[in-house]
Amino acid sequence: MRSAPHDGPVSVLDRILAILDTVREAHGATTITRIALATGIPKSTVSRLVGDLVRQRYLMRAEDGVVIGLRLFELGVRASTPRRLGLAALPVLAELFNATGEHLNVAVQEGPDMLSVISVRGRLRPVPSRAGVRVPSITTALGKAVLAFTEDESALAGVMTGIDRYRRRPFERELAAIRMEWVAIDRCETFPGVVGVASPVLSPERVPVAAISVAGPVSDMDANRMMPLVRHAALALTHRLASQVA
Amino acid sequence: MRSAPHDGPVSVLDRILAILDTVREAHGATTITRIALATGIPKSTVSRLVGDLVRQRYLMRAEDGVVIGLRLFELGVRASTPRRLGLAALPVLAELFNATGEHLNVAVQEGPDMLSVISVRGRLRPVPSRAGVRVPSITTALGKAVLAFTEDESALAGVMTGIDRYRRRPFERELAAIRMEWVAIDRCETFPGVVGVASPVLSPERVPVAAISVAGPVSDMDANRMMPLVRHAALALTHRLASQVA
DNA sequence: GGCGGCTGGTCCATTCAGTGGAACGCGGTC
DNA sequence: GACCGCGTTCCACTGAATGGACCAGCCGCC
Repeated sequence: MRSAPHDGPVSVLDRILAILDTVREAHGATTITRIALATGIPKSTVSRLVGDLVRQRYLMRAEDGVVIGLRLFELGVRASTPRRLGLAALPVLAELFNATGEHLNVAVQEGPDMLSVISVRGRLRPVPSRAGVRVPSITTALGKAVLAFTEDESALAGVMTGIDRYRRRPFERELAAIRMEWVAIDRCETFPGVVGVASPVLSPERVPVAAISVAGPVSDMDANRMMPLVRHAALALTHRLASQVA
Repeated sequence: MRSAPHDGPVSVLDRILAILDTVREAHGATTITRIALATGIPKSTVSRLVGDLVRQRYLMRAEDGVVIGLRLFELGVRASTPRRLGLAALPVLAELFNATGEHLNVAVQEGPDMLSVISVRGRLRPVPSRAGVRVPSITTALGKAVLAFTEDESALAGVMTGIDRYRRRPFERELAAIRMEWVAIDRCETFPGVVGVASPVLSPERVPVAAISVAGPVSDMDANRMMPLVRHAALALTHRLASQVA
């Protein structure tokens, strides 16, 4: 029974998911009123649904509002892709960290972003990204490494719409160079003072399924020195994933 | 519109959560038919709800069925308790690992279980428990460490129902000893050949909010040697959490 | 090749789970 | 004391959700 016209979702499922996403995006606690505003769902409905989610431990009440609960933690650690990828990546990351001492990431494509599934802390402070955090595909080395090897034109076109018209050509030239060198660079495009170097991780069908990167301070990290190390790590991870499937 | 009487949940919210839990409990992929059997929800309803959850990336289709998707990974890493606890625990665990080289866990109470929120791999193979995994409170050192300092009679009574009548007294005596010594032991009660040593982590109100443990092979790990180390780690974590709140 | 069994998806007449404005209680501020 | 904002609860009403029936596809067996 939905009476007055509201802007938000109508189905119960969409409403629950919208509430969970709003709490996630809050980066800390949020209130019933704020969730209602953000989602367009009436306040009393939000109150009721949040009450149910708290009862089942999907959400939890804290001092200053509602936060993500333990049940979602239990579900999250069992997410298929991060689990498989993280497991395969552990020894590769250990070796890459020994060689570089810098901040490492393995990430997968998620819509217009790259989503980090596992990271290792290096020198950088504040940490630019860690597991569960999204970074834009078109500016990061991680994203460019995957885009360069993406053959699905519609997926490419979807990401390209975020690029200015006059920046299209240079971007396509950059992707072509990445395909030649097997390595992508982000020179302070995403995070000020941070340079990133990444290579793609491919499936047996030569489809990019992830990317692995090293990031460090631009004043101090030699991107050229990192390139062969990252390439090698990506290749190692590609092979580990292939034998995981078999 | 629910027509024929079914055993399963009736509300959309309960059904969605039942489906997610069934997929979590599958420890890999599961099928629409299996979810329907496990939840008591009609197959066509499961098919429809799973379709929606896949569209929103809460679930994902794999070769052999349905698995947990990336969205739940993104939500899970933002779960409030594991995040706070994990962050505070990192340096403490690093120090404890340096001193012991054994398998470490920090866990919180969740119903009748202890839920690991962060772990460090030591010598043990297979790994007895890791982040996101539940272990029974009444047999593990982690659980006993928390129960010994739990003053809420109803919470205690809820857990005690899992204990045989004639084992009640000895268990209560064990809890009393833990309160004297500030350390709990699990001598192969939970995992064969594995001994665990744990101490509680308290809130400023002296309420046990977590526990920290060391586990190793009974043939090789000296529980007595571990006791002061674990006590010290729990105290350090207790203090770190207290200053996190302030 | 035909058959049977199993799976997952789609349809739509039916119905009851879900609704949200209104009212309420509480706490904080002036 | 009045006002404001928050979160909760209620219940007459209704439209979102339903699930049995049917379908297509796949697999294994004779």
